[in-house]
Amino acid sequence: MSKIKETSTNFANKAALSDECPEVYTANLIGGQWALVICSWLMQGKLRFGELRKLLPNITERMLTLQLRRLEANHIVKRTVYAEVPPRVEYELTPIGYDLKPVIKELEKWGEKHKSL
Amino acid sequence: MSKIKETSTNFANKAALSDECPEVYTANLIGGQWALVICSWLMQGKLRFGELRKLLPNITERMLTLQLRRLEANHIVKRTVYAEVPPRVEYELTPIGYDLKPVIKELEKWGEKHKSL
DNA sequence: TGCGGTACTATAAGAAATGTAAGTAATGTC
DNA sequence: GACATTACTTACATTTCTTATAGTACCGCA
Repeated sequence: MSKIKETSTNFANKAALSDECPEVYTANLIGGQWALVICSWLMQGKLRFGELRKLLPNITERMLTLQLRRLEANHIVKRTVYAEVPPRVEYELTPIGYDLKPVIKELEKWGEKHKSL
Repeated sequence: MSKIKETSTNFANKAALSDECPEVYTANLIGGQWALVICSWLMQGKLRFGELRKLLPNITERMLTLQLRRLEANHIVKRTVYAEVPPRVEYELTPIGYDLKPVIKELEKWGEKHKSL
């Protein structure tokens, strides 16, 4: 996750597909390494940065930050900062974020079925 | 798409998540740049290599091959080679591949809703 | 003999995602 | 004044994904 190069063929291809296919659009939004798990956890309610970090034992702080920022930029999660010391930041799904529930459910269902083959 | 390094932290993380979360497992299987679109097209019936290539104007033959092979390895598509000259190869979803239909539908629905925000 | 068509393969290079390690601010407590 | 706490940020390294380009085998046909 760094700046993307808006002149690359890769970028253009992704954009074109995203544009034409809503399913690819969605996949691109929730397709990071950790985005889906984060959303899954947040389905159950708001969580602090540190709580998320503990729930995802192997994630680095950098990745967690990046993914959360991306989700925030896409209006999937809401970030609330409390002006305290030490700082407290809470993450929560937005309404459209919660709407991912059936999506995740289907992914889950299929995954379980496929795994058992 | 090349060999993955099975000693990398990245690999370990992906494997662990895939293992624990069926939704991540699914996302990893259909999450390539082109996999989802390929599946979408194949939902409508079997297609030849060349037909797929024409349907996905910007894909390189290499990527198409790689993605198809990956989908094949995961039993999502079936590959049928006809011993003719010039060669003819047909790709078709397997039953579990067709089962992706509701998944794709949900991804699509959410994508459309989210896009219109 | 040379060309066209199909479905590839090989190799290299470029881009993007992820990981590693270290450091920051602010403040209350010891 | 040193230290712990929390949620980051920064710089850099590594890994993975995608693209680019050039080939290959096969056979029928001209």
